[in-house]
Amino acid sequence: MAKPKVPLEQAVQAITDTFRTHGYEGASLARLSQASGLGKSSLYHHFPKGKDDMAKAARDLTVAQASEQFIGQLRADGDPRQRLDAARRGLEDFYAGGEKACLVNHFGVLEAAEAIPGAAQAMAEAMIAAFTKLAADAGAPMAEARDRGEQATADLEGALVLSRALGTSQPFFRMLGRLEQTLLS
Amino acid sequence: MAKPKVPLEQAVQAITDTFRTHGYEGASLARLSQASGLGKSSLYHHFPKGKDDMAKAARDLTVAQASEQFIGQLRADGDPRQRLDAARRGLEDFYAGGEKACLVNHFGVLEAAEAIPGAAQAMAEAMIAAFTKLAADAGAPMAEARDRGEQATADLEGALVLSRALGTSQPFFRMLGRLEQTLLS
DNA sequence: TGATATGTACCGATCGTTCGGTACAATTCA
DNA sequence: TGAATTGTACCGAACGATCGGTACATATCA
Repeated sequence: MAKPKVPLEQAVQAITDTFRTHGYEGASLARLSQASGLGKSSLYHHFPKGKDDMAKAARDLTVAQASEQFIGQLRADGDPRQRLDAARRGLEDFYAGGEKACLVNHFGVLEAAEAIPGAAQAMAEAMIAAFTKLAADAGAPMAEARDRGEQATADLEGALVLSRALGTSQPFFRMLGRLEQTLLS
Repeated sequence: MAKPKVPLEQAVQAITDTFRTHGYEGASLARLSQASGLGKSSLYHHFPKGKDDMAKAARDLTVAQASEQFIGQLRADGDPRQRLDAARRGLEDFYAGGEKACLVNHFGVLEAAEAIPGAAQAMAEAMIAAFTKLAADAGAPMAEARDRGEQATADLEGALVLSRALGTSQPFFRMLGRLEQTLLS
């Protein structure tokens, strides 16, 4: 076999970053090629169905990294407060202090949803479920726990939108501070 | 004057709707032309600088309608609780029960922000200021009122993202229900 | 008439995608 | 062993379609 010029893992990471910063439509093949260091046709070698396949890879990597960095922490065993603290550190990392967007937002847009149906929904559900479990483990009745999980997810997504619109990470960090009351009070 | 085939007001409304449902990049001239009922040349007659001018018109119409439908209600004189109730009805209308997106989100994306700089920020600030005033009028200290205004805006934006991702208006209406506690408690 | 509005035809650039072909490591076999 | 074969990784060039935008003649009014 031939040697990979660029480790595929690294290319997928670059592709994912490109989708997160430019959105589905804004992530052109030219940009994806430049970001990954792979020529257009090389991209089609690894992702035969083109852009859609790349978006799926971005979705999968995003889910894996989200699980590793904050969803896993939320769902772990142990003291809810400690789990939330760990998740907060992971969130700060995963969203680069509010500077990196969320694919739940970008892949929820009409055009993207047609290309990768269900992606935004699945990612959103995973986040809500993780927050919900934390609230439930902290003693909230199931119905209220779900409501709190949804609220935390909405607040998170909204803080990301706001941070980008205002050009400051303040809304993101304020949201991190609110999570405790939203989920554990 | 020659006969306007389509009233300009109506065309601007269609253009605005197109930006709100497809985002800045997804709103192609073909789509804008079809939605407005105006041919390409007619669009360029009314918006000499093309897509950017149309985006500005969409921004202006959005700000005007938002002011009319919920920002004005939030900033009005009178009992804060009544003002919030009026604003909630306006919000439900303005966002069509969570089915219509917010330009704060769409115009905050990198590509759009280069074309219409400051638009997302201005719209977001207007919303935050309105919510902040309500919280302040309800008795919150200034710093806390601002925090609550930001939180309400983030929750609103996030609920819209979530409603679109999940394909249901439930998050939007749950957010409407939370506004009272967020702003007036 | 002259200003306004519109339709048709067109432009270069970029879109996502495909094509033809090269470089090179592993495998096969004389 | 070493030459031939296979399979993977890669690339530049070009495809048809669409992008945002322009030129200009025609049509409609005051």
